[in-house]
Amino acid sequence: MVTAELHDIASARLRTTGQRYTTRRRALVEVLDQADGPLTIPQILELDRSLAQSSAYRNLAVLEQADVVHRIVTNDDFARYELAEDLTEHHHHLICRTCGSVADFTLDPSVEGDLDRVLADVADAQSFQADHHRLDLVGTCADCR
Amino acid sequence: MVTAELHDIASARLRTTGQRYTTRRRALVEVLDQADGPLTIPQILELDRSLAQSSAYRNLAVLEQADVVHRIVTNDDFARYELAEDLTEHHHHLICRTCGSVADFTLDPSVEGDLDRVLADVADAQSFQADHHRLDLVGTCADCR
DNA sequence: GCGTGAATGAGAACAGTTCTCGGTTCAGCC
DNA sequence: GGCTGAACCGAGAACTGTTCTCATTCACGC
Repeated sequence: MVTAELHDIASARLRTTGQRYTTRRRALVEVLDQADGPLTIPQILELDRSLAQSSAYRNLAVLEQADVVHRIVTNDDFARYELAEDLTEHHHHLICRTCGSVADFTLDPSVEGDLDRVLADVADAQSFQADHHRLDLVGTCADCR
Repeated sequence: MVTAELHDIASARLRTTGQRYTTRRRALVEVLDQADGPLTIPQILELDRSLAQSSAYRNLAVLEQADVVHRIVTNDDFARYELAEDLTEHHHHLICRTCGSVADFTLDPSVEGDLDRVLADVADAQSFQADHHRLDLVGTCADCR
């Protein structure tokens, strides 16, 4: 997605919840857009030194509520943030148990389709209203091997 | 798995790390064995009032290090604990975004096999040493619909 | 420019988790 | 059975990622 378009969508989604798309919030979206995986707050602050910690937490919460960003938590100490899937593409995570890093990967659409069908059956059987699935691969990243 | 056998294995695994399989640790394993999904510390303490919070945290950490229990974290406030997969069976989680509850479900072995093959390819391509995969279904549970 | 309400950032507060420490229990040895 | 030292226990303090507070600043409509 083109960055300008990304900002337009983010702006529109914030407006529908009565929020402004401010400089700081734009900066957060930009940092997340340039990353190739979910980032922790310390990583975000490191990448844009102009951001204050408390504001970063608050603004990421606002952006999450507007469905612009998505918060994920691993066994790592910090939560991680990434752009909402409909702003990027459906993907999964390679989670390193040694250093805690998280990288993205995608599956073949046909595999995703099969998976969705199977999971829909499971959800039906349990009267569970499924919103989305989450598939992670846990192990050791190339750097830590 | 028969409970007696479960305790034998737990005991053996703790011994290899120089730890004892004490009454409190046995109680934790028993509570987790009887649950039909991962439990939070408050839930565990509720189910066995004889357990002290600080000891529960410590002993669950010990049991995790001995690969007897497994710690998972969701977007909920509390971490959750379940028995290690090789003491139960390979399964996945239905995670309710409303109440935070987590229930188990299993997939057809053939689907699991397909998934494993696809994921093995992904891991190879990225020089990632995969240990296991994790597949969750996020949505709304029957009670919260 | 002015007024008003949202946004900001520094630091306090909060809460889940971990650590400390004095007392207790257990395994191994005699 | 009694001794001894190490492991374990529980209550509370400490720690730390996150959230909240509040005085100040900023953005937008007039």
